[in-house]
Formats: sequence, C-alpha cells, structure tokens
Amino acid sequence: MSPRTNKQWESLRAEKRELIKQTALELFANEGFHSTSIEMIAQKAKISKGLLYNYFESKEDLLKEIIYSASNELWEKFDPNHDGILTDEEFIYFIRATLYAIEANPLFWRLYTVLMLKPNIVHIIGQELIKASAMHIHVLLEYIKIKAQTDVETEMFVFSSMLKGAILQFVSAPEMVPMAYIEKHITSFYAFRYKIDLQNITSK
Amino acid sequence: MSPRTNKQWESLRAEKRELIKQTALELFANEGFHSTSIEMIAQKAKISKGLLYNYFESKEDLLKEIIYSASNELWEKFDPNHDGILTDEEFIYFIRATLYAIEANPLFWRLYTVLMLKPNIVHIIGQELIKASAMHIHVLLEYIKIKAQTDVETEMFVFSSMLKGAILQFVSAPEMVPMAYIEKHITSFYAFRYKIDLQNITSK
Amino acid sequence: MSPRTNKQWESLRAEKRELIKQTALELFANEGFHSTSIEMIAQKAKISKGLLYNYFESKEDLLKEIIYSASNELWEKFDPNHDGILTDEEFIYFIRATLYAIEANPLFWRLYTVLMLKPNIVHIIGQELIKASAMHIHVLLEYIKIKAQTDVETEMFVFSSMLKGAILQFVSAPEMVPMAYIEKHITSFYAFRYKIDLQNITSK
Amino acid sequence: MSPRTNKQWESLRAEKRELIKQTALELFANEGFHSTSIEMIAQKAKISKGLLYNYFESKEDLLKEIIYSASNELWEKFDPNHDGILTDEEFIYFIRATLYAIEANPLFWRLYTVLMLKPNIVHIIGQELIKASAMHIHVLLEYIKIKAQTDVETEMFVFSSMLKGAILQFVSAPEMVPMAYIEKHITSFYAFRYKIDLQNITSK
DNA sequence: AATGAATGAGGGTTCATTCAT
DNA sequence: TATGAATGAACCCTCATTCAT
Repeated sequence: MSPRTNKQWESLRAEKRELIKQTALELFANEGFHSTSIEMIAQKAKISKGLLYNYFESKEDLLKEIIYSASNELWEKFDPNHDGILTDEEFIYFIRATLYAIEANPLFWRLYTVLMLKPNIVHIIGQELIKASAMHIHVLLEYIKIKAQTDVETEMFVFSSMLKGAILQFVSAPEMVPMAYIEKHITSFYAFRYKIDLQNITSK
Repeated sequence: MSPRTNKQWESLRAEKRELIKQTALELFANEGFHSTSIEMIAQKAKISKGLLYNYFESKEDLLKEIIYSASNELWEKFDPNHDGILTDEEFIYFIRATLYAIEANPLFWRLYTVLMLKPNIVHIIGQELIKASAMHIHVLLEYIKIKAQTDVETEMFVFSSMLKGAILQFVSAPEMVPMAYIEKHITSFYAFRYKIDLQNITSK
Repeated sequence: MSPRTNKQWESLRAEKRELIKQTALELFANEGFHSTSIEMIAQKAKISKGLLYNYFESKEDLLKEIIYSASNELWEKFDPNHDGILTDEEFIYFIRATLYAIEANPLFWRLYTVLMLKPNIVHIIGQELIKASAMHIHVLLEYIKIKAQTDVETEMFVFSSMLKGAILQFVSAPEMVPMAYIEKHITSFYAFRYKIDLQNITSK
Repeated sequence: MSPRTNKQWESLRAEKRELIKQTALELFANEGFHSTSIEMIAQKAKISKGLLYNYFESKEDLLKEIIYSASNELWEKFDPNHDGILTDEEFIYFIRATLYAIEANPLFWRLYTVLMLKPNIVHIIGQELIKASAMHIHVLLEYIKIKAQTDVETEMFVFSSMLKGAILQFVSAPEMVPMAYIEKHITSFYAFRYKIDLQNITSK
C-alpha cells in the first residue's frame, strides 16, 4: 500500500534508529545518563523530541537498546564457544582482539563501566552483556590457568585485574592512555612471562 | 541566650556538617548524584531541606566538600613526601595501607570512580584528590621501577593497571571481591616476583 | 486507472467513513473523548492516522459528525411533525420506540449524556440533536398534559424526569438496568395511572 | 522547633488544601478532568504548579480527594443508620434534605455524574461515595415500598428514576431547572399520591 | 538555628496534525 | 488513496533553591 517498498522503509527506520542510538551514546557517555536530556539528544541528532519516542519507548528503553546492541555485537565478534585451550599465538591474538574491540567503541565502554558501578544495575541493563563479557574473558583465563608461574588463583587475579585496570584507564582518557600503549605492555609482559616470541606473531 | 560556649557551637555545627556529608555520600554512591534529591538527603539526615543550605551552598558544593574531605584525609594518612626508596617491607606495608584505606570507605571510592569517568571532571572535583592519589601511588611506582624484572615502563604499567583493576572490582562489589582477597593476591604476586619473604612482615 | 465507477468509490468512502465513526464512538464512549487518541481509533479501525484526516478535518470534527449522524437518525426515526394528540396506544408505542431507540445505540447515548453535562456544549455539538430530542419528547408531553391527574406542570415534570433518570441508569450500566426492565415499569406505571389496557397493545 | 505553632500551620495547610480542591472542582466540573490542566488550576488558585504537588500526589489524587471529601460530608450529613420507617413528615424532610444537599454543591454533583458514566469508574473514585449515596436513597425507598399505590417494584423504580432524572436536569443547568422548582414538583406529586398534607410540614 | 511552604525552570512524555512519498 | 515519519506544543511532574517565619 505504501509507495515505498518495505525494504526501503525498514532501512530508513533502521538508519534513524542507529543515528539516535549513536547520538545518545555519545551524550550518555560524556555527560551521564541523567544529565542528558531528551531535548539534547534530539537537537544533536537533528530530530524533534517527539520523534525519538517513535523509535524508543522511553529514555531508559533507549539506554537498554544501546546496551543490548553492544552485547549482541560482542557475541558476534567473539566466539564464546571456543573450546580447547588457546595456543600462544591465539592468546596474543585474543588479547589484541579484546583490546581493539574496546577501542572501537570507547564511548560505549565508558558508559558500561559507569553503569556497572551502580548497585543492582541488573534491573537496567540485564544480564546479557555481563554474560557476554564474562564468557569472553573466560577463554583467556583458561589459558592463563595452564601457564601459571605461581599459584593459579593469583595468576588469574592478576590478569583479570590488570585487564580491567588497563581498560579503566583507557575509557577514562583514551587520548592519554592509548590502546596501542596498553596492548604493547600487556603483550610484552606476558610474552616475557610465558616465553612467547612476539616476532613470530603477525601484528593485527 | 544560649549558655553554650562558642566552642560547643562550632563542635555541634561540625558534627551536623559531618552527618550531612556522610548521609549524602551514601546516597550519592548508592543512587547516583542526580538521582539523589536534597529532600532525600534531608530526610535521611533528619533535618530540613532549608538547614542543608545553611551548611552547604548548593548540591554541587556538597559533593565538592565530600571530595575535598576525602582528599584531605588521604593527604593526612599518607605522607606524600616520603623520600628515598621503600624497603621491601615498606612496600608491602604501603600496598596494604592503600588497600585498607579504600576498604575503609568503599562508598566514597565508588563515587570517586564514577566521577573520574566523567570528562572534564576537574570542573567538579578539582585537582586536589587527583594529585593526592597520584602522589601516593607514585611512591609505590618508584619502588617498582627499581625492582623491575623486565622493562621499567611495562613493570609500572602492570602494577598501576592491576591496582586500579583490583580496586574497581572491589568498589563494584565489595562483598564479592573482598579486600582481604585482593591484598592476598597482590602481595603474593609481588612477594614471589621480587623475592620478598612475607613471613617476616607483620600483618596489618 | 481504476475500473471502479464513481458510485462504487463513493460507496466505499461512505463505508469507511461509517467504520471510522463507529470505531470512534466506541472509544469515545468507553474511554472518554480526551482519553482516546487518534492513534487508537486508527488502529482499531485498521487504517492509518493520515487516512483518518482524509475523512474528517479534526478529532473534534469527527465527534461532531458522530453527533450529527445520530441527530439525523433521530429525525428520521421519529416524525417530529406528529400533529394532533397521541392515542393511548400511540403513547405506549412512542415510549417503547423511544426506549428502544436508546437501546439500539447505548454507546452513543452515554457519550451524549456526558457531553450534555459540559457547559456551553453548544460549541461542540451544536443545537441539532438537542432540538431533535426535545421535539421528540414534546410529543409525549403533549399527551401527558391532557391526561394529567394532578396539576399539569407537575405531571410533565415527573414524566420528563423519570424518563431521563431511567435512561441515565441504562446508559450507566445497561447490563444492570436492562431496557426491558425500564420499559416494563414505565408502561406499568402509566397504564395504571392513565387507565390504559396494555393487553390490547401489541408488544414491540 | 518551628516558629509557628503546629496548630497555625496545620490550619494554613488545610485552608490551602481546601482552596486547591475547590478550585480544581470548579474546573473539573466545568471543563472536564482531562481538559483541565494543572497550570489552569494553579493560576486560578494563584499558586505555582509545583506547590500543588506539595498538597496532592498527582492530578488523579486530587480528583480522588475531592470525591472522598464529598463522600465524607454526605455520610456526616445523613444518618445512614436511620432505622425504622420514615413518617410522612420525615419523608418530605428527607427529600428536601437530599435535594438541598445537591443544591449546596452543584459543581461536585455534575462532576460526580460524569464520572459515574465512565465504565469501571471504581478504579478512580472507589466505592465510598457510591455506598454513601445508595445508603441514603435506601431510606427513602423503604418508605416508598410501604406506601406503594401499585406494585412495589414499579413504585420504587419510578421514584428512583425520577429523582435521578431531576438531579440530572439540575446539574446540567441549575439556572434553568432550579432546585426549588424540582422540590416543589416532587413533593407535590408525592403529597397528592400518598395523601400527605404539606401545609403541616414546616418548610425548610 | 531551623522549618517547610513556595517557586519556576526544566524534565520525560503524549498526541493532534501535517506532509513527503 | 493511503501511509506513517515527523513535528512541536502542551501535558504532568520533579526538584534545587529561596524565604518568611
């Protein structure tokens, strides 16, 4: 009935949805969720306030959609069903992939970090992303476990904390702590510790 | 009219100020700054909204005061002018002191972490606390620099990140990642790495 | 392009108009005018919001059209030019016809009742329906006037009020106060009062 | 603690509450609930929008409070525990009292009538007022039952409908159908029907 | 010192209406 | 003819802040 084909339509809608989500993400990450008004999002996205509600049920729904999208991307990017233990090369690859996934969307990960600091955040962002993140780091930890130089728990704790701390620094100030810097040091550290020859591993 | 001396009055004022700050800290940390209303703080502190403005100029001023207090406490607790290099024992002590300072006020440090994730946060919390934190960790890093097993920059990066990551995990969920657990693993790791005998070091 | 004749088109348009009006009536009566959105009407009628404006100028215009239609129906159903006085039989018939006209469209009459309670409703619904209703009850009142057992004014007041009260009860809760019940009691009352033998009058 | 006594305060608050309720009642009754904005109420009552929420939780809560107040007044005015049957004199008194209670607050009763026409209104206004009204008319119906000239059910139906219809006319247009007019005809009708001598009954 | 009534700007949200397609 | 994306005014409500008492 409509003069436009369904395809065209859906595509237009999807694009606008994406525009709104991206705009909102920037503001949520930079100004904070509560400090960002619908008005601000609308202005930045150059749409009217009302239109936003044509795409999202509420401001909170918009936040959830942002989270869910990222969650899905993460699932798609990393195979959570990786079985078996990583080889040395795969380990380095996996670290790099992890870090550059973060780098690809620093705004989102800053937002995510802030949200994780809210008690009972589950009510807002659900479990999906948390699961996705955990599943992914699990693959790395399995490798660490095998290679542990000291007791396993400590080895895992150090890796886990270091990764989180590095990411925290990155999302706090990507320009001051660039991802390349982080990647270099983490791989150096583990290359030395686990006797991995980085020369043989193709850079990203 | 009042028989109270000036001293007593000032003391009472100081107590009430402290009460308001503590109450606000709990709410800011648990609910978020914007989700906490002056009304909520006043009710929890059992004072009137008006009185709060007798002690603090604005809601933002209250936040700043909370930050400043913590900053001062930090300066007092740790001697930032520690010169010379730490001994092995002092290093362990310093780590423990750092961690237990965090543990003593998890609400504050969660709030602080969230604030640090806001760009241009300087406008809100100023530089004091940042300087205090940096100065303090600097003492540890100087030690690390000396003991480095690999290249110095990596060694410092790993320590710095690990510490931040560990603290992040603690403030996110103190009951799931208790400080004692963190302390154990960090000290284990460095004791092994730097050949420090923990047996000889009196526990906190 | 279309092979349809003008007649067919007009007929289709009229049908769709009717569909929209009927759908809107249901919603206006059940949810209230202001609580019913154009969106709701369009969805229930399975058309688009835009199309509705192809048939009606505005939401208020739609309401007016609903009222006007009913007004016209009323004029058509009852001959307002009935001259001369009703016979006993005609009186009973007229009452029944009145009541069953109401029963045929309870939604409309509930809506109408609510609207009548708004001051200056004339601006919205105009005078037509009011005139039609008045004209119609006038025929009955003329009969009552003749048959009055007490003073005429009182007799007319009682009839007029009773009829309105009965209808009010019906539109408020048709399932609790069915029209058959109302009809039975009104006719009983007047049959007795005016010595009319209901046996001789064919039931509806 | 407060410089004003509690009594003064509560009194001021109660007065303002009453002002808001009365203002809102006028607007709700004249313009309709949904057509009345908080802004309108605030302007008419010469207060700020915000202040209204200091006295009522929401617009709907304000409506409920208006209904509840009227409900309570009704319970206080009429003794719902009247036992035994009314005397002729009491019957006339009761009718008059009923009608003049309506007359005392025509705005409220118009609002009430509109609300009663909404399906499932119970969710909004609760049962109290409905019970209060029913209990009150019940006393009159008990008397009617005894005095019935025809079959009891019809007699009660006629009275009940007539009363409701009369009130409906009054609330629709008090200036066109004044209460004195209504009272005169209802009492005339029943005085004649039940052989009551109105001369002996002191007028209101 | 202490209260809470009062303000009003600004928040999220809805919805009648328009218009490009 | 028919669609629904798009608009923006107006809605209800919240809240930091002020101020008379």
